[in-house]
Amino acid sequence: MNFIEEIIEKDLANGKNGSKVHTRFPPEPNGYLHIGHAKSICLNFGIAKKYNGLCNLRFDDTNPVKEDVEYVDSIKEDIQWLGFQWAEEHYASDYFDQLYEWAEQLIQEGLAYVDDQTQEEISAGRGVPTKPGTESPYRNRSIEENLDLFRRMKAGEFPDGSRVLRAKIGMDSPNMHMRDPIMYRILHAHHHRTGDKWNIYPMYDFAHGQSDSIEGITHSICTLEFEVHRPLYDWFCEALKIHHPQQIEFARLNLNYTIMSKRKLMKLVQDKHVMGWDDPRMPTICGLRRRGYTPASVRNFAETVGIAKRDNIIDVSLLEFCAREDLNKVATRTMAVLDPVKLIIDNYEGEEMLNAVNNPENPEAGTRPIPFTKELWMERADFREVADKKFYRLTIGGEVRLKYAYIIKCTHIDKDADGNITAIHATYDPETKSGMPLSNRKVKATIHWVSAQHAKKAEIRLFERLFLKSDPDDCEEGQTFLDSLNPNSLTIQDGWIEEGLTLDNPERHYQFERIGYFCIDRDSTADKIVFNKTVGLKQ
RNA sequence: UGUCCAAUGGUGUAACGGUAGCACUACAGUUUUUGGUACUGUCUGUCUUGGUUCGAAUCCAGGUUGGACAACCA
Repeated sequence: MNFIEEIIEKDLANGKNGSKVHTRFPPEPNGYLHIGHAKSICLNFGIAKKYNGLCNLRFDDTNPVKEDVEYVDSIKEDIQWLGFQWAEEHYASDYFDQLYEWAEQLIQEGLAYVDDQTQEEISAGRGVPTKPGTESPYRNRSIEENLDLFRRMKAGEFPDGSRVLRAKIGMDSPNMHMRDPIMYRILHAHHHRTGDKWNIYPMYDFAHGQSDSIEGITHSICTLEFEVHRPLYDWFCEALKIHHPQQIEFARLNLNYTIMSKRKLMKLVQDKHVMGWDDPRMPTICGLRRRGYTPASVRNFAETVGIAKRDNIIDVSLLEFCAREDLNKVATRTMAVLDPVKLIIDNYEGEEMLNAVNNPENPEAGTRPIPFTKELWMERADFREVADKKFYRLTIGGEVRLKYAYIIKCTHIDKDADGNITAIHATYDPETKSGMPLSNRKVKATIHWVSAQHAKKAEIRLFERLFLKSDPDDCEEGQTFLDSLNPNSLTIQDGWIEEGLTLDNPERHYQFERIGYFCIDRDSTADKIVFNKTVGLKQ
C-alpha cells in the first residue's frame, strides 16, 4: 500500500467525503501521453477501482494556443487501450462560465483586481524567492473599476497582454505562487471547444482546483512540481467557499536513456528524428503499443515502480522485464531467421511436415505443421568456425539439434572469394527425429531454422535505445539532448519467416524463437509483413 | 543569506518504536528440444552527527546531499 492509499483509507475510515473516493486524470491536450502519464493513469483509475469509487477524465484545456483536438482523441484512445474507462468526460472549458462568475465574485469581495502592468513589470514586481515583491500601482482600484475593466476584458476590448486579473493575496509570501497570482489573461485565440466565445482564459491555478471541486473530486492527485501550488489551490477553494478536494503530490516517473518532456518529444517528432509520435522508440503510450507492449505489461510496470515522493530514475530494464513477463505468456512462438546463411542437409531428400508447438506456456495454443527440406536458412551467428569454450552451437564436426526436426552434424562449409561463408553443409541422423527415442540424445544446443523454399521474406525493424546517455538531458555546455541521440536506434533488414505466418492471423504478438518478441507493424502490406522487435529474449 | 519537499543495496519500493523484506539488475547453479520460461543460490543497503528510549530505518534537533519554486504554460 502506498502513502496515497494510506491517506485515502484514513479518510474512508473517518467518513470524510461521505466515505466516497472520486479521482480524475487531468491531461492537457497539447501532446501525446507517455509512460509517465501511464503511471498517473494507473494510479488514479486504480485507486478509484480499488476503493469502489469513480475516476473522471478531464482535459485541462485552458490554454487554446497550445491545445488541439488531435490530442484529445489520442489521449482517449491511449487511456482505453490501457484498459481504463472514465466515469465522466469533462473539459475545464466546460466550466468557463462558472469560473468567470467566481472571478467576479472575488472582485466583489475585494479579493481580485485588474492589473494594467506589462508582463515585465509584473515579473519584476513579483520579486525573488528570497525577497518580497512590490505591490502593483493598480492594486487598490475600486471594486467598480475592477468589475468594469474585467467585463471589458471579457468583451474583447483590450489587446492580448494589456491587462490581467490578479488575486489580491499579498506580495511577501516566500512562495512565489502566492504573490498576487494571475487568474485571467487576455487571449484572442480560437479554442478547440469554445471557439471564439472567450477573449480571456483562466490560468491553471484558477481552473484546476475549481474544476476538481465542481466534479466533486475527493483526492486530487498530481506530481511533485505542483506542491508549491497547493497553498493557492487551497486558497481559492476557501475564498470561494466551495467543496475542497485534497491535493496530494507524488514523484513523477523518470526512465533512464529516455526523455519524458512533452516539449522535447514534440521536437523529436517535428525534426523527424523519429517516424512520429507512435514511433516504436518513443516512450509514448502509442509508441509502446506500436512497439508491441501489451496493456497488461504497461500496467504491471506502473504497479511495480510504486508511488512515493522521492525523485526516482527507473531502469529501462524493468520496463523490458514487464514486457517479457507478459509476452512470454501470450506470444505465439514461431521460427524466423534474421541474419540467414544457407544450411544444406546433404543426405536428406524430399520434404516432410513436422509439428511445432505454438506456445509452451499455454498448451491450448496447440501446434502447427512446418515444412522440412534439404535446404534451410539458419542464423549466421549459430555457426562458428573457431569456437571458444563458451560457444555451444554449431561448429565443424559438431552436432546440434534443429528444433522440432533432427540432430545434424556439420561436415564442411562453402566460402566465397572474400572468405564469407556462403553455405554450411551437414548430415542428419534419421533416428533422431523429434519424438523418436534417439532424439533425446544430448547435444550442445538446439537451433531454429526455416525451410528455404517455403520461407517468406519479411521486413524486420530492430530498435535500440533512442539515447546513448543514461540521462540525455545531462549535456555539455552548448549541447542539447539531441546530441546524445543514438544514430543506430533503428535498423531495418529483411528476414525469413515461416510461410504460415500471415497477416490474417489474429495474433499480434509473436516470439521468434531464441531471438525475441516481435509484433506486426501497421506498415505491413499483403506483399510484405513488417515486424517490430519489442524486446529481445534474456540472454 | 528564502520557502517547501525528499533521503533504505546498482535501480525502485516495503517495514508506521521491536528479526531491514520484495521486485528488477548482475553473477552462479538445477530443469529444459528456445543460452527463453520456471526454480535455487550469491553479492551489495537504512546520508551524517547528536538526542529521546530497554530498544530507532522509524520520533526530535542540527548538518549534508538531491529536487521543486521567480511563464500572461500546465
